[in-house]
Amino acid sequence: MPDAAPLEPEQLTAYFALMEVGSLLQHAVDQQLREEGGLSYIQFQILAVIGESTEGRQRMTDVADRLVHSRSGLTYQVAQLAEAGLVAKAPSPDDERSVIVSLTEQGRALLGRVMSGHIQVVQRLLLAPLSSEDVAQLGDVLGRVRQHMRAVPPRSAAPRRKRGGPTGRE
Amino acid sequence: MPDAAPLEPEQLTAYFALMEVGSLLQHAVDQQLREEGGLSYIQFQILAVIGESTEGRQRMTDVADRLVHSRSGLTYQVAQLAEAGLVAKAPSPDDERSVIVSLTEQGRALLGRVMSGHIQVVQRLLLAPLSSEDVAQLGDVLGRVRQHMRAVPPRSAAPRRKRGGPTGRE
DNA sequence: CATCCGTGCTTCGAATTCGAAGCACATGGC
DNA sequence: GCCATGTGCTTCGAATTCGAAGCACGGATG
Repeated sequence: MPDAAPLEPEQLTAYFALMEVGSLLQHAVDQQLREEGGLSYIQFQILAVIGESTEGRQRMTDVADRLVHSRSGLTYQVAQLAEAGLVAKAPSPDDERSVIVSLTEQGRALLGRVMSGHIQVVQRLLLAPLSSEDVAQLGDVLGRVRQHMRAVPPRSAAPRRKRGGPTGRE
Repeated sequence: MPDAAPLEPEQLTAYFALMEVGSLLQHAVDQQLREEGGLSYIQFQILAVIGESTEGRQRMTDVADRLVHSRSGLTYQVAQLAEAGLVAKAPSPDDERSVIVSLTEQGRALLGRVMSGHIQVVQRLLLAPLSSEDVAQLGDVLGRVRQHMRAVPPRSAAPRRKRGGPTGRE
């Protein structure tokens, strides 16, 4: 286990700021969503992912892949949302194992009702102090990082890939 | 509650990328810390905050203020760390209400032992795809956002600006 | 069609989270 | 000194989290 060189001050600054801003923003958004819609951030994200899809319906797995969340946690939250009447679960006709989740009228209405406040929080906390160049740069840089993170294997085991890309990392 | 204009695509990109990168990085770091040191990310942060301080000791409140975490959660985690022998709690001589938390030898040793791997994860996932200009910009932009977020009141502290009201607080 | 493995989802238990309420000490006004 | 109010931390209950294990279906193989 070789020692790693300590991070440069700029690197530390960027790292800490990233984590702190992410946490603070998440807390703020979570609070707004709870107050205006009784939703947690995760629940909002689930509704948003389903709502975004052209059909207003998604498989559980597809939702999970879009969010940074465990599968079991998703099961739990979708159950909560279903109990609240915001989404409906139905078996997929194509694949009996799959569960298709779709927005109900209520779910779509609630999503619409909280969206505006959500955007306002993001505007007020994240975007307000930034120029449009700042925003563009931020999106560019973090977009690259995201792509990198999604591609890099979790540190020893390459993710189980469908055949086609043996990645040479074994 | 007026509608807010929807976000520009660049704004959405930046917002989503920020949240996703933060989440992914946190998960990755958490996993490394668990494997190499049996620590959660929060626990590591607590140790790091205490260790950073010149004296190697801090009041609970000061630690909480540096981290995005509830006080009760901090109590719980410090209790865990104390049970593991990594920190020690002692009443403050100045103020009987305060609790001073300090690193034990073990705590300092463990912090040193996992730090290298921690840095490596950050390097590999976050910093690897970035130039030093990128890093500097990221730190600059997010630093500004952080400052802004810490300064802006949580949304109820700056309540109604109804006409006639004593708005001297702004 | 019998079998085996991979995939999709759920269940389970243990750990962790939060806010609200509570306890103990500190500080200021009288 | 004595109370009111504020601050620092803990306790409490309820909700949420995760990974591991389990269940059920799909597709390939023979």
